[in-house]
Parts: sequence; structure tokens; C-alpha cells
Amino acid sequence: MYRIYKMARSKQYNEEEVIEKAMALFWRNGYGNTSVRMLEKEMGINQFSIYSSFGSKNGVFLECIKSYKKKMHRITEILEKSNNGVIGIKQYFYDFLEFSKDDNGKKGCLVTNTVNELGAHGDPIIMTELKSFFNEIKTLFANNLSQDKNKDLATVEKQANYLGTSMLGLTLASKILSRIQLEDYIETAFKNL
Amino acid sequence: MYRIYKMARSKQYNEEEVIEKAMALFWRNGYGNTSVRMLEKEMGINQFSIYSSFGSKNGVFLECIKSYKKKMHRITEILEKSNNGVIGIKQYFYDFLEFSKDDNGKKGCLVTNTVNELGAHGDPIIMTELKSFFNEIKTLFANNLSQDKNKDLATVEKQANYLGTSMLGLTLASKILSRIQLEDYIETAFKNL
DNA sequence: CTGATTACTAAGCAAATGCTTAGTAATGGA
DNA sequence: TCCATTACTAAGCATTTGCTTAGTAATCAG
Repeated sequence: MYRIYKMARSKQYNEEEVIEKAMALFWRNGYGNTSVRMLEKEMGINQFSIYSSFGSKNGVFLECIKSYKKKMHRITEILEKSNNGVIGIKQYFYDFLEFSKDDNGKKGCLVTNTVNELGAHGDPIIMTELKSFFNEIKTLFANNLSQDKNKDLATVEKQANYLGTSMLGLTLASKILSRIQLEDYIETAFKNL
Repeated sequence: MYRIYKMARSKQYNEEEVIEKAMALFWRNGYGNTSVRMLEKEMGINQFSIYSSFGSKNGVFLECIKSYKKKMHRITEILEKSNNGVIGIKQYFYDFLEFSKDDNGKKGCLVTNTVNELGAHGDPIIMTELKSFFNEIKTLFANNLSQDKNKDLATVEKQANYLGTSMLGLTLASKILSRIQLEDYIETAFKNL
């Protein structure tokens, strides 16, 4: 690309790296309970840099959601590629538990947490982003379920919906229940299919 | 009771009534996103009155949780009295959906919302209150399930745990899914119990 | 009516919020 | 070396936060 202006000082930080750190903070504390000062500390850069790179607190958060999706995609693509039907989805539930675990606590799912926190009052751009996330997972479940030729379209839709909602429950439950309770839940939940 | 001091001006507001209003606000917005100024407006009383009656914002919220539990108990006691086993619990799920509906939106469950929002970082008194709520409902489910003499203790425990977690999922899902999707979920969730 | 007691209003506090700005340091083509 | 350009630091902005305080109004026994 043609450059009119002279080169000048370059950024002292990597944007992806600082977003990764911001994401961890939002994930732990939620959107409202994370201040720009806290972000400053965690990201290790000045407020000015935060605003010059991401525009606003909302902007930082949106990048974090994107980064979260990428992270989550590492699990999701296992399911995308597998042709194990219900078994594959069940594995996905277990993979999520591993994914959402933290050194000293349970963080649940960043997206679900945010939906729950912001509800209808959140920034519309963020809310759109969040709803699409839920639908992507539901579609993924539907695709996997429809590998079973015994299931008609209505059944697939119903079960995909069921599994999506169960997933929501799991993300919430993962924050307060024990590992054994969570495993019990998954095992019982999949008996309904 | 023996009264040493003179009578003086009495409160111009009913504490139960203003708590009811505060609860509606917390329920809609969550704890962190509700300010004392907002409470002042919604409750219709001065900040001083709020603090003199309830001590702190936390204090107001704790009263709201108590009030919420009472409200919820109107549904819960139907299940307590019924001897319908699984059918009764299923009805409880539907009753909750009605309960959590609002004129212009879905509020989910105040307790679940708060657990999700505050996680481990919340005021310990509030957190204790919230966890006991979950256990009460789980126990209620277990009592209802054990009416079926074919179910051994382990099965009852496992299924009560499953239903409790499903309930968590439903409270979350009730905020973002359509009525039909929610009904689909309940029907599938109870298929194999 | 007096005066003690309690509840009211409204102004004000320090701290924290999201965001900006003024000034300085680094970079690299001319 | 000069200087346009960009990124840095740190101070500061108005607003909002949870909570308090100073002063006034109502109540009622004596």
C-alpha cells in the first residue's frame, strides 16, 4: 500500500496479547465490574493506549468477544470435523468444562455471562454478537444431529434447541457446582436423546 | 412492650412496599447496574430513608432477596403440597416461566442472575443466601422424586441434581429464547425421568 | 405550649467511573 | 541534523458512585 506519511514510532505492545489479558479480566469479573483502571493494570498499558487502539471500553470488550470466539473455536472445530453425532456433542460438553476451568475458580462462558449481565440493556452491537454465538452453536448441534438419518427435521430442530439450552445451563452451573455434579448432569441430560 | 421514650414522627412509607419496588429494579438491571439514585427514584423515598431503614445498598438487596423468596414460595408451595412426582416438577418449570415474565421483557430468576453476576466476588452474606436457595429447590425436587418407590436414593440424588441444573439453564434461557423454544426444552428435558 | 424524639429534605463528601488532553519521547525519511 | 509523524506518560475532566451530615418538620407525652 502506498504510504504518504513518514514512518514514526511503532506500538510498544501487541494488540492481540493485551486483548487476551483483558479478556481474562472480563471473564472473571463481568463487564460492569471491570473498570478501565483495572484494564490498564491487567493489560499493562496506559489508558491512552487502550483508547487509541480500541476506541472505548465497549471496543475493548468487543475485541475480547472476538478473541473468546477464536479460543472457543479450538473446541468447536473438533465437533465440526467429527462425525460422531450425539456422542460428539456430549464430548463437546465435557470439553467446555475443561475450557472454562481456571486456576482458582470457575468462570463459566464469557458470552453467556455477558448475556445474563447485560440482558436487553446492553450495547446493541455487543448483544447482536452474543446472540449470533448462541445460534452458531445451535446450528452446529443441528448439523451433528442430522447425521442420524432416523431423525426428521422437526426432531433435529427440537433436540438442537434442547442441547443449546442445556449448554446454557451447563455454563451457569459450571460456576457453582462440583465436578461430579456437572458430570451427573451431562450424563442424565444426554439420556433424553 | 415497655416504652421509655416518647412517640415521635412515624415512617411515611411502608418498608415492604418500597422493597417490592427495589426488587423489581434489581431484577431488571442486576446488582451492579442499579445505583442508589435509581433506587431512590424507584422506591419513591429519599436516600437517607433508604439508609436509615436498610443500612446499605447491600442491605436493601438482601431484603429484596428475602422478598423474592417469598414471592417464589407461592409457586414452590404448589409443588410442596402436590404429590405428582415428576409431573409436579415439570409443572413447576412452567410455573416459573409465568413467574419470570414481565410486561416488556424476560427477567430470568433474580437469584440466578445474581449468582452469575457476582460469582465468587460478591458479598459473602449474599452468596450464602443464594446458595441456600439453590439447595432448597434441589431438596424439593428430591422429595418429589422419591415418591416414586422404584427410584433408589442414588437415582433420586442424580435426578434432583439434573433438574436443579436444568432449572438454572431455564432461568438463563428464559431471557433470550422464545416461548416455543422454552417449551420444547422442557418437554425434552423431562422425557426420560 | 414545651421539648424530646424521630423522620424528612437537600446539600455535600471522597472516591471511582469512562474518557481527554497537554506535553514529551521515539522513529526514520529528507 | 532536522522535522513530520506516531506513541508514550501523567495529569485532569465532568459525571456518577455509595454514603453522610446539617438543618427542618412532624409527633406526642408532660
